[in-house]
Amino acid sequence: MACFDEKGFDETTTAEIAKRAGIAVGSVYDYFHDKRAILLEILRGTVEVVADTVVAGLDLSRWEDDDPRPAVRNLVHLVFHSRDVNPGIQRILWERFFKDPEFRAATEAIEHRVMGAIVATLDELKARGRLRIDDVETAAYVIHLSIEWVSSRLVLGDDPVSLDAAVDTASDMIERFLFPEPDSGERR
Amino acid sequence: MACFDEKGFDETTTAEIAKRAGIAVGSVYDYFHDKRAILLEILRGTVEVVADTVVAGLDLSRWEDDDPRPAVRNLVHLVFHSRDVNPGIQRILWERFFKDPEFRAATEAIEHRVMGAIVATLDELKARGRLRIDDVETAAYVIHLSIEWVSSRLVLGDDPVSLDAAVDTASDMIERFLFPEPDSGERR
Amino acid sequence: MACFDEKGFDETTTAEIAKRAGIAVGSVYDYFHDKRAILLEILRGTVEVVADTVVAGLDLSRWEDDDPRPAVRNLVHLVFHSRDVNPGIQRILWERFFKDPEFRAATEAIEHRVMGAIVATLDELKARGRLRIDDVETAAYVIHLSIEWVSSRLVLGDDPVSLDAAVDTASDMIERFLFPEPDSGERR
Amino acid sequence: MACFDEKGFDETTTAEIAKRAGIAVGSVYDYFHDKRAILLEILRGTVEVVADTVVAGLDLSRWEDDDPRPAVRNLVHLVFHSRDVNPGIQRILWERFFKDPEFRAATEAIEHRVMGAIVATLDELKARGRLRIDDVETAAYVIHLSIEWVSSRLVLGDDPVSLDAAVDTASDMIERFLFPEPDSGERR
DNA sequence: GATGAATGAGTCTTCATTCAT
DNA sequence: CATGAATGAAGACTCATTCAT
Repeated sequence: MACFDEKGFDETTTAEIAKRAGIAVGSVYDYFHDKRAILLEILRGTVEVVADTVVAGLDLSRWEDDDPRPAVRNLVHLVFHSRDVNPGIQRILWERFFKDPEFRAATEAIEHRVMGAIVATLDELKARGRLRIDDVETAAYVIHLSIEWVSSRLVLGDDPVSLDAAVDTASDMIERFLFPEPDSGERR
Repeated sequence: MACFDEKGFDETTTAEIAKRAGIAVGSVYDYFHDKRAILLEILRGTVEVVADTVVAGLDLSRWEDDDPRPAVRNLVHLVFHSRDVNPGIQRILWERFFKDPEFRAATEAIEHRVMGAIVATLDELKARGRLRIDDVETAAYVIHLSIEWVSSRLVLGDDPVSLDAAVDTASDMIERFLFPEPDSGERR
Repeated sequence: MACFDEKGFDETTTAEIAKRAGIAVGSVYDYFHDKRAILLEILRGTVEVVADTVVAGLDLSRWEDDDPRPAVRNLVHLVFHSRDVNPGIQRILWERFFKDPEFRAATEAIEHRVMGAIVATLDELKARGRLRIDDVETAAYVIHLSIEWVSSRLVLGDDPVSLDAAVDTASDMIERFLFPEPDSGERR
Repeated sequence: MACFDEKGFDETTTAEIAKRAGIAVGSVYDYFHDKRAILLEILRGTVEVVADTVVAGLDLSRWEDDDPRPAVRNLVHLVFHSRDVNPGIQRILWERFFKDPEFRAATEAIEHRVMGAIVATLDELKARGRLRIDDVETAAYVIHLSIEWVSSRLVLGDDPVSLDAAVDTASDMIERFLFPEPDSGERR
């Protein structure tokens, strides 16, 4: 993981991996069928961490009943910061995403888990009459991808935007999208 | 461009490029310093098309004064569909984006142009008191990236979400984020 | 043997052999010094079967005294069909024959046994005045190799020649070579 | 060819071939798609030489009309000695023959040419009433393989049989097989 | 005696780039 | 200005064999 994280996939040789692991090249192939298989395994683990974070954060019981807004804000905050671990691996994630179907499948499997959790939460909120949207599925998709990409760009790139400002802005966007306006009092 | 579009960057050899161009391999190097330079040039052109589309669409004079919402919707629609050209090239875009700084710089230069245009438009709308947001810069950033990624995923990936539904949903999200609620009448 | 027979020597790994044998790789090396040693042992056994068949068939006491021709025909038939067992192993035989001296020695040892038996039979027939040839040694050599190769090719290759026709033809050839013409009556 | 001839196919590395050819490894791949392709090309050439020899020797116009025996003897002699060129290559021939179908196909194509020539000659001789056999096709097959194998063994192996004796014996066998006995005079 | 994880030398093949013609 | 043959470094992967447990 360290190798890939630091240098990227194509730039890491199997020899380096073995050396860093303190084993022989052949032994690498005792544990993984392929160089690609190593990446796939790592990826699953890495993305899963992010996914777990989000799914846990979506637990409605932890949301204050009268105002879901702080929870949303908190969740966005969480996602943004969860991206900090192994940024190099996430870099590889996007590098391979559209290129390698098997790889995309692995990533999407986890994304689906996250989006499923989002949908469940939205459904529940909707049942409580707290939502102003209809197409919950697509909403979850758009929200998920937006957060995913903004946070990725901030962590992996060098865009001159502060993380906090982005969290605030993204949270605002999602809140206004999902929830009816409070009777009075404009935000911000 | 056809080579890269169809097979990807690493998967295309300079020999193929030369053959398809009807010239000799050596001649490729008369026009470009590098295989990478070819990509860079192509990318500038490709992304520019998308950028031009957006910038043109942001021309306020073409917006109806009393309700900016249809314009937003139209713009989102435009962006989503503009992604259809040379999808393979855009695939390479994301493949190299976090990997190659020079490459990212080229892409970001254009993104900045787009975001600048968004900011200008938002500033103007704000001056007219039509906006409910304060941090126009960050808003432009978040909106831009959201649309960018959702449309990329839909065009390049195989997510089971209809393009139209995504356009609708994304538009709703942006509108509610930017503009004060109309006095009455729920959307959708 | 099954491994080698089905896949060939180079194509079979020691790991496969061990697995198929239900033992550990290391244990293979307890019984054989080498991968090559396994092959050598198998080969000795396999070729021996063919050799035994021929040697038994050459037992003069089983030949009708007045006409050796049916016996020859029968013997050729036998050899041709004896090649059917473990064709993969025989394939390896020819694959290694000219390549590996130790291996060739093992094979030739058996061939010598067969050729010795042929020579003995011919000597006996000659003593009885039934043979028209002088150089019995070379005759045995040429006959043996001819039958060996024709039958190998038919069994291991895909030559469009019927086995029965080949047996007939080869038998005719050998008979006319060895035995004086019957006073009258042409064969075939 | 020198590399393969001296060391064998598997034992020769592409690096060695390149070095011996005085070019770079990559250049080898400019001329041949594969290591195997090199062998295939060489093989075709080598076997073709032998084939040409035989086909030329089978030209009936060069046969004395009244007695075909000397011609046969001469031909066998020719084949046996034609095997002397690049014995290493012929060694590889048998090593790959049953193993590599594409390879076998190439070899058999040439064998068919030879056997075709043999059949033509036999047909002609038969028309002239000089032959005692009926199944010309199978006869050609058996004769061809016999000579092929005996000569290969003598040249490539270390069998303790003199080449001249083998030529004599093989010639006798073929003659007696093909031609009616001369009225009087026993051979040898 | 059996095990099977570990070894690491060895090979083929690719391809961006150059430069003599 | 174009050509395209030549380059050769680089890298993924295999597998017979060993030996500590």
